Amino acid sequence: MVERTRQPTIRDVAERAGVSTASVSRVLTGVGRPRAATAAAVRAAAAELGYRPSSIARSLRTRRTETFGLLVSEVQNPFFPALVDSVADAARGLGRSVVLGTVAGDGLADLERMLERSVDGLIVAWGRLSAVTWRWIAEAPIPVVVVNSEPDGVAVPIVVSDTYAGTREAVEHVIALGHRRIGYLRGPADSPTTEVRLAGFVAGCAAAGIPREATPIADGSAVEAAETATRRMLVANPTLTAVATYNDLAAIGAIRAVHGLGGRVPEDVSVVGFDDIPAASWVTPPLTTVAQAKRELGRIAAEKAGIIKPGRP
Amino acid sequence: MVERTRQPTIRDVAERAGVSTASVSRVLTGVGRPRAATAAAVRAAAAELGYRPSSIARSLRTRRTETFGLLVSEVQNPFFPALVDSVADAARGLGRSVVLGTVAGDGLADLERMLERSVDGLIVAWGRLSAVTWRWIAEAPIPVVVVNSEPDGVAVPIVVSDTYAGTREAVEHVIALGHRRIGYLRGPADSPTTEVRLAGFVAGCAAAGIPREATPIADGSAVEAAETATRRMLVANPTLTAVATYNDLAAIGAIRAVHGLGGRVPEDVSVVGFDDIPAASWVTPPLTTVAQAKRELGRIAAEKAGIIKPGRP
DNA sequence: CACCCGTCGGTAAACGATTGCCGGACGCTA
DNA sequence: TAGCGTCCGGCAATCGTTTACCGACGGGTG
Repeated sequence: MVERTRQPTIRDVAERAGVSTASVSRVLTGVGRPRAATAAAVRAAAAELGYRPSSIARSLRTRRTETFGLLVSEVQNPFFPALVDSVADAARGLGRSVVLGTVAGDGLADLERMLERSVDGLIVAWGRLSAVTWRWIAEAPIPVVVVNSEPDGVAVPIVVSDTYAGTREAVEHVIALGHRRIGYLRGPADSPTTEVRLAGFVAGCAAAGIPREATPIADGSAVEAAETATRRMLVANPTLTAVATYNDLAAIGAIRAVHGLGGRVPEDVSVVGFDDIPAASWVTPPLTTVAQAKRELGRIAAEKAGIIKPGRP
Repeated sequence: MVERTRQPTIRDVAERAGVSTASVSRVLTGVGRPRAATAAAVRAAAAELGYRPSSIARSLRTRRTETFGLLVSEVQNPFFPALVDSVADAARGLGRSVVLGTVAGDGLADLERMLERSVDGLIVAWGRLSAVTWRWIAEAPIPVVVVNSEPDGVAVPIVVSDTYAGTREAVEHVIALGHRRIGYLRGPADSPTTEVRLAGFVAGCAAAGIPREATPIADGSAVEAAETATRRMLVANPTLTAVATYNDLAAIGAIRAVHGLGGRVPEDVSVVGFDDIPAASWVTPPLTTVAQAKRELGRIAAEKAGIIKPGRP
């Protein structure tokens, strides 16, 4: 093994190839029309030295990093792997890199960090954005795309799945199966789509002429909370034959509650979720759920964030 | 809103504070002992201008990026969210950033990309590393840590959970419950720990004096494949009372197989997994599993990769 | 033969920070 | 008052690229 104390620079390559650094740069970046002999010499020298251009220096000069940031709040949430994956894939497709960040508190510090890291664009995927955060995003000097959150009256590009239509579709599916007494598990109060999804549920029921009193609503989106809430709801409303939920995790909790009360799914109570996390197909019985197009979300967000504005190094 | 056509640089701050750029740098990075008045002036000017130092320029000069790369193969695998999360958290704790990459093919191109992005260290978390890849890693000019893979005869720092002991522990748990006829679902042939885990299973059975013919072994680690394999195994060996598996996904498949054959878990057949993915607690019945300390893995890897060698910009 | 034009490639100036070196100012002592 | 040490802070080089600008060269045309 060669002891390599210093990585070769463009100057080393230039010297070895007997040309100027400008030529090396031109050959390697494909700008201009170098003579075949020059190009060959440069390429050979670069290969022999194992030259790797410094993206740092390049970025300083070009004021572009070919990188964007992805800020997520809960990697543990089963919703995110697909998003992260699709964003990373899209990035690769665009020849860019992804800087991953997790969020603490209101996230402003993390946003600042990202900006300081000189990303070209930013994808933000966490709910619970505060007004201050929204304003920060609206005024950021780089393109910011928000995934799965609705803005707070400011002009910010967002990519969301249509949770209203999705939830409505889910409840209509249940109604089509003949159910007329359907409980709903509402999501967390601070999630931006909780009310939207609830509205989808209510609209679906109303369109089918189901009276409000036949559709009790309880709170619970985490597995445990959903289980407790469903148990209470079923005890208080023994005539319920179906439960729709804010998301798949809540649906899993609901199933556990039915089992806990000695009932069967779907014979005694149908459960329908929303999100389509992978685990949805592992539980017994497999969960009926309405898919969100996560890969699409990630791809679209990545492309939106990939639009290049004059940035900063 | 102020129209800001150009981000302020250290020169702008210096000018506004009436000092040199050197002083601004010293105040902001905390090097040296500036006079209180100078420090105050600099800070005020920086705040007024909304100055954000360019990490690019800084990195070019200091030859350090305070960033490390995380290369994963399957974000979709339930194992990874915890890893990603813990690495990101550890990074935040160390004041560093994480560049996330996904892997295609043998990953060499992705490794090169990372190197070019000038990360200070690299965490690699994917199985199926080829010999070439291992060699690349061993010779990399930055610290590389491999998570959950065993090296191919080259000297590379790795962080692994003790899958041998873990699997053995799992099977001993089942034996302690009184089972003497236990099937095992082996992992994929190209996973580096498949044989290690199998060895743990075999050793556990041998230590309890269980004959080899009472412990049939089949292949299957994905949910579907595991389900099929378990069904075959149970049909061929009707006296089996327990199934141990390579990982939790396989265990979920095994449970489905038992249900599919009209049996109950754990009354008719016990199933024990290994990995402790979140979904393990959502299935019915909750899966018995042996935890891998994923957060620890991520933290340790991050710290190892955080060791700074003379890098390159 | 003189002139012009196109092509290629070299020179050198950025990009925005950090930091070694050095000089000035100030305070203390003799 | 002179001499000396300390502490601050400015000057300018440096990190490794890209690229604007310009000169040299060669071939084609009048």
